[in-house]
Amino acid sequence: VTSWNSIIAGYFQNYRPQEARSLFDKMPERNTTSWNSMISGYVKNNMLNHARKMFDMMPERNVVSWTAMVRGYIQEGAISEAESIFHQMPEKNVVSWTVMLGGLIQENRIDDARRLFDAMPEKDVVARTSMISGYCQQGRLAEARELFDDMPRRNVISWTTMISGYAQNLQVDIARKLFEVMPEKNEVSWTAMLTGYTQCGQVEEAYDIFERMPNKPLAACNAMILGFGQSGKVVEARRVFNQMGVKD
RNA sequence: GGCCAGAACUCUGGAU
Repeated sequence: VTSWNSIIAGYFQNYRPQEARSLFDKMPERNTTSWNSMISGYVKNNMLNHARKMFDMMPERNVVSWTAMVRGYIQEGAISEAESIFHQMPEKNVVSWTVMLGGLIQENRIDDARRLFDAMPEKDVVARTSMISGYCQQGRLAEARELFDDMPRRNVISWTTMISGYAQNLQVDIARKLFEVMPEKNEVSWTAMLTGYTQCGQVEEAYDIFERMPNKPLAACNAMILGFGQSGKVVEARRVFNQMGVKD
Protein backbone atom coordinates (compact mmCIF):
# COMPACT_ATOMS: atom_id res chain seq x y z
CA VAL A 1 0.00 0.00 0.00
CA THR A 2 2.81 2.36 0.87
CA SER A 3 4.36 1.97 -2.56
CA TRP A 4 1.09 2.63 -4.33
CA ASN A 5 0.60 5.73 -2.24
CA SER A 6 3.99 7.04 -3.26
CA ILE A 7 3.24 6.49 -6.91
CA ILE A 8 -0.02 8.38 -6.58
CA ALA A 9 1.80 11.32 -5.06
CA GLY A 10 4.31 11.08 -7.89
CA TYR A 11 1.62 11.26 -10.56
CA PHE A 12 0.18 14.36 -8.98
CA GLN A 13 3.56 16.00 -8.76
CA ASN A 14 3.83 15.55 -12.47
CA TYR A 15 0.35 16.92 -13.00
CA ARG A 16 -1.21 13.65 -14.05
CA PRO A 17 -4.34 13.53 -11.92
CA GLN A 18 -6.18 11.19 -14.23
CA GLU A 19 -3.44 8.59 -13.98
CA ALA A 20 -3.33 8.96 -10.24
CA ARG A 21 -7.02 8.37 -10.15
CA SER A 22 -6.95 5.27 -12.25
CA LEU A 23 -4.21 3.81 -10.11
CA PHE A 24 -6.19 4.67 -7.01
CA ASP A 25 -9.22 2.91 -8.43
CA LYS A 26 -7.20 -0.20 -9.16
CA MET A 27 -5.60 -0.49 -5.76
CA PRO A 28 -6.48 -3.73 -4.00
CA GLU A 29 -6.58 -1.95 -0.69
CA ARG A 30 -6.41 1.63 0.49
CA ASN A 31 -5.61 3.24 3.77
CA THR A 32 -6.21 6.75 4.99
CA THR A 33 -2.92 7.85 3.51
CA SER A 34 -4.08 6.71 0.08
CA TRP A 35 -7.15 8.88 0.35
CA ASN A 36 -5.13 11.76 1.70
CA SER A 37 -2.73 11.52 -1.20
CA MET A 38 -5.65 11.88 -3.57
CA ILE A 39 -6.98 14.87 -1.67
CA SER A 40 -3.70 16.73 -1.47
CA GLY A 41 -2.94 15.82 -5.06
CA TYR A 42 -6.17 17.32 -6.26
CA VAL A 43 -5.55 20.38 -4.14
CA LYS A 44 -2.12 20.78 -5.69
CA ASN A 45 -3.65 20.56 -9.13
CA ASN A 46 -6.29 23.13 -8.28
CA MET A 47 -9.08 20.59 -8.45
CA LEU A 48 -10.76 21.36 -5.19
CA ASN A 49 -14.08 19.90 -6.18
CA HIS A 50 -12.46 16.52 -6.77
CA ALA A 51 -10.63 16.80 -3.49
CA ARG A 52 -13.87 17.49 -1.74
CA LYS A 53 -15.51 14.46 -3.28
CA MET A 54 -12.70 12.26 -2.01
CA PHE A 55 -12.94 13.84 1.38
CA ASP A 56 -16.65 13.17 1.58
CA MET A 57 -16.31 9.62 0.29
CA MET A 58 -13.46 8.41 2.42
CA PRO A 59 -14.35 5.98 5.19
CA GLU A 60 -12.42 7.77 7.88
CA ARG A 61 -10.55 11.05 8.03
CA ASN A 62 -7.59 11.99 10.12
CA VAL A 63 -6.05 15.34 10.90
CA VAL A 64 -4.09 15.31 7.66
CA SER A 65 -7.25 14.89 5.60
CA TRP A 66 -8.86 17.83 7.30
CA THR A 67 -5.81 20.01 7.06
CA ALA A 68 -5.41 19.31 3.37
CA MET A 69 -8.99 20.46 2.81
CA VAL A 70 -8.47 23.64 4.78
CA ARG A 71 -5.44 24.32 2.68
CA GLY A 72 -7.42 23.66 -0.48
CA TYR A 73 -10.04 26.24 0.37
CA ILE A 74 -7.42 28.78 1.31
CA GLN A 75 -5.66 28.25 -1.95
CA GLU A 76 -8.92 28.99 -3.74
CA GLY A 77 -9.34 32.14 -1.71
CA ALA A 78 -12.41 30.70 -0.01
CA ILE A 79 -11.32 31.78 3.41
CA SER A 80 -14.61 31.67 5.19
CA GLU A 81 -15.10 28.14 3.94
CA ALA A 82 -11.64 27.27 5.18
CA GLU A 83 -12.41 28.76 8.56
CA SER A 84 -15.60 26.81 8.73
CA ILE A 85 -13.81 23.52 8.02
CA PHE A 86 -11.11 24.47 10.46
CA HIS A 87 -13.58 24.97 13.25
CA GLN A 88 -15.31 21.71 12.43
CA MET A 89 -12.13 19.73 12.81
CA PRO A 90 -12.42 17.07 15.46
CA GLU A 91 -8.77 17.53 16.31
CA LYS A 92 -6.12 19.97 15.24
CA ASN A 93 -2.39 19.87 15.46
CA VAL A 94 0.22 22.54 15.00
CA VAL A 95 0.20 22.09 11.24
CA SER A 96 -3.54 22.64 10.98
CA TRP A 97 -3.24 25.81 12.99
CA THR A 98 -0.39 27.02 10.86
CA VAL A 99 -2.27 26.43 7.65
CA MET A 100 -5.18 28.48 8.92
CA LEU A 101 -2.77 31.13 10.10
CA GLY A 102 -1.30 31.36 6.64
CA GLY A 103 -4.76 31.77 5.18
CA LEU A 104 -5.51 34.79 7.33
CA ILE A 105 -2.16 36.30 6.53
CA GLN A 106 -2.76 35.80 2.86
CA GLU A 107 -5.97 37.78 3.24
CA ASN A 108 -4.09 40.56 5.01
CA ARG A 109 -6.08 39.87 8.14
CA ILE A 110 -2.99 40.22 10.20
CA ASP A 111 -4.63 41.05 13.49
CA ASP A 112 -6.98 38.11 13.16
CA ALA A 113 -3.93 36.05 12.40
CA ARG A 114 -2.30 37.23 15.56
CA ARG A 115 -5.31 36.32 17.60
CA LEU A 116 -5.26 32.84 16.12
CA PHE A 117 -1.56 32.65 16.76
CA ASP A 118 -2.05 33.54 20.39
CA ALA A 119 -4.73 30.91 20.68
CA MET A 120 -2.48 28.15 19.43
CA PRO A 121 -1.91 25.44 22.02
CA GLU A 122 1.65 25.08 20.84
CA LYS A 123 3.76 27.06 18.46
CA ASP A 124 6.72 25.64 16.68
CA VAL A 125 9.36 27.35 14.58
CA VAL A 126 7.24 27.17 11.43
CA ALA A 127 4.22 28.80 13.03
CA ARG A 128 6.31 31.57 14.49
CA THR A 129 8.09 32.19 11.23
CA SER A 130 4.78 32.38 9.42
CA MET A 131 3.53 35.01 11.84
CA ILE A 132 6.75 36.97 11.48
CA SER A 133 6.44 36.83 7.75
CA GLY A 134 2.91 38.20 7.98
CA TYR A 135 4.01 41.17 10.03
CA CYS A 136 6.87 41.84 7.64
CA GLN A 137 4.52 41.86 4.69
CA GLN A 138 2.57 44.61 6.42
CA GLY A 139 5.69 46.55 7.29
CA ARG A 140 5.10 45.91 10.98
CA LEU A 141 8.70 45.21 11.70
CA ALA A 142 8.69 45.91 15.41
CA GLU A 143 6.10 43.24 16.02
CA ALA A 144 7.92 40.86 13.74
CA ARG A 145 11.15 41.49 15.53
CA GLU A 146 9.65 40.97 18.91
CA LEU A 147 8.42 37.53 17.90
CA PHE A 148 11.75 36.78 16.35
CA ASP A 149 13.64 37.72 19.48
CA ASP A 150 11.32 35.63 21.60
CA MET A 151 11.73 32.48 19.56
CA PRO A 152 13.07 29.60 21.56
CA ARG A 153 14.66 28.21 18.43
CA ARG A 154 15.41 29.71 15.05
CA ASN A 155 16.44 28.08 11.85
CA VAL A 156 17.80 29.44 8.61
CA ILE A 157 14.29 30.17 7.34
CA SER A 158 13.33 32.24 10.38
CA TRP A 159 16.50 34.25 9.99
CA THR A 160 15.98 34.77 6.31
CA THR A 161 12.38 35.81 6.84
CA MET A 162 13.40 38.49 9.31
CA ILE A 163 16.25 39.71 7.13
CA SER A 164 14.06 39.80 4.10
CA GLY A 165 11.44 41.71 6.06
CA TYR A 166 13.86 44.47 6.92
CA ALA A 167 15.27 44.50 3.43
CA GLN A 168 11.89 44.78 1.73
CA ASN A 169 10.99 47.64 4.01
CA LEU A 170 14.10 49.58 3.14
CA GLN A 171 15.90 48.91 6.39
CA VAL A 172 18.76 47.27 4.65
CA ASP A 173 21.33 48.18 7.27
CA ILE A 174 19.48 46.34 9.98
CA ALA A 175 19.03 43.47 7.60
CA ARG A 176 22.75 43.40 7.04
CA LYS A 177 23.50 43.33 10.74
CA LEU A 178 21.30 40.29 11.16
CA PHE A 179 22.75 38.73 8.07
CA GLU A 180 26.23 39.00 9.50
CA VAL A 181 25.35 37.29 12.73
CA MET A 182 23.11 34.54 11.46
CA PRO A 183 24.60 31.17 12.25
CA GLU A 184 24.26 29.66 8.83
CA LYS A 185 23.27 30.99 5.44
CA ASN A 186 21.86 29.27 2.43
CA GLU A 187 21.25 30.45 -1.13
CA VAL A 188 17.94 32.02 -0.24
CA SER A 189 19.47 34.07 2.57
CA TRP A 190 22.17 35.38 0.29
CA THR A 191 19.73 36.25 -2.44
CA ALA A 192 17.39 37.96 -0.01
CA MET A 193 20.22 40.14 1.24
CA LEU A 194 21.29 40.92 -2.30
CA THR A 195 17.77 41.94 -3.27
CA GLY A 196 17.54 44.15 -0.22
CA TYR A 197 20.45 46.18 -1.52
CA THR A 198 19.19 46.46 -5.07
CA GLN A 199 15.83 47.62 -3.85
CA CYS A 200 17.48 50.32 -1.82
CA GLY A 201 19.45 51.38 -4.85
CA GLN A 202 22.76 50.20 -3.40
CA VAL A 203 23.99 48.21 -6.32
CA GLU A 204 27.62 48.18 -5.29
CA GLU A 205 26.78 46.51 -2.02
CA ALA A 206 24.54 44.10 -3.84
CA TYR A 207 27.30 43.12 -6.15
CA ASP A 208 29.64 42.68 -3.23
CA ILE A 209 27.21 40.18 -1.76
CA PHE A 210 26.84 38.52 -5.11
CA GLU A 211 30.54 38.03 -5.49
CA ARG A 212 30.87 36.59 -2.03
CA MET A 213 28.21 33.99 -2.63
CA PRO A 214 29.63 30.49 -2.47
CA ASN A 215 27.52 29.55 -5.44
CA LYS A 216 25.26 31.60 -7.62
CA PRO A 217 21.81 30.16 -8.16
CA LEU A 218 19.57 31.38 -10.90
CA ALA A 219 17.48 33.46 -8.52
CA ALA A 220 20.55 35.41 -7.42
CA CYS A 221 21.63 36.05 -10.99
CA ASN A 222 18.16 37.25 -11.87
CA ALA A 223 18.14 39.61 -8.93
CA MET A 224 21.60 40.91 -9.73
CA ILE A 225 20.86 41.49 -13.39
CA LEU A 226 17.66 43.28 -12.51
CA GLY A 227 19.50 45.41 -9.98
CA PHE A 228 22.12 46.47 -12.48
CA GLY A 229 19.49 47.08 -15.10
CA GLN A 230 17.47 49.35 -12.85
CA SER A 231 20.45 51.53 -12.14
CA GLY A 232 21.37 51.79 -15.77
CA LYS A 233 24.43 49.58 -15.56
CA VAL A 234 23.72 47.65 -18.67
CA VAL A 235 27.25 46.47 -19.24
CA GLU A 236 27.51 44.94 -15.81
CA ALA A 237 24.12 43.35 -16.18
CA ARG A 238 25.23 41.87 -19.43
CA ARG A 239 28.36 40.50 -17.84
CA VAL A 240 26.45 38.67 -15.15
CA PHE A 241 24.10 37.34 -17.75
CA ASN A 242 26.94 35.98 -19.80
CA GLN A 243 28.46 34.30 -16.78
CA MET A 244 25.42 32.39 -15.69
CA GLY A 245 25.21 28.74 -16.42
CA VAL A 246 21.57 28.19 -17.21
CA LYS A 247 19.84 31.10 -18.86
CA ASP A 248 16.16 31.61 -19.21
C1' G B 1 14.74 6.32 9.16
C1' G B 2 11.66 7.19 4.01
C1' C B 3 7.83 13.61 -0.43
C1' C B 4 -0.35 12.21 2.77
C1' A B 5 -0.98 18.51 5.19
C1' G B 6 2.27 24.04 7.19
C1' A B 7 6.94 29.03 7.03
C1' A B 8 11.77 32.46 3.72
C1' C B 9 14.67 34.99 -1.76
C1' U B 10 14.53 36.53 -7.83
C1' C B 11 11.94 36.08 -12.31
C1' U B 12 7.94 34.19 -15.45
C1' G B 13 3.23 32.44 -16.48
C1' G B 14 -1.88 31.58 -14.90
C1' A B 15 -6.34 33.21 -12.00
C1' U B 16 -8.88 37.82 -9.96
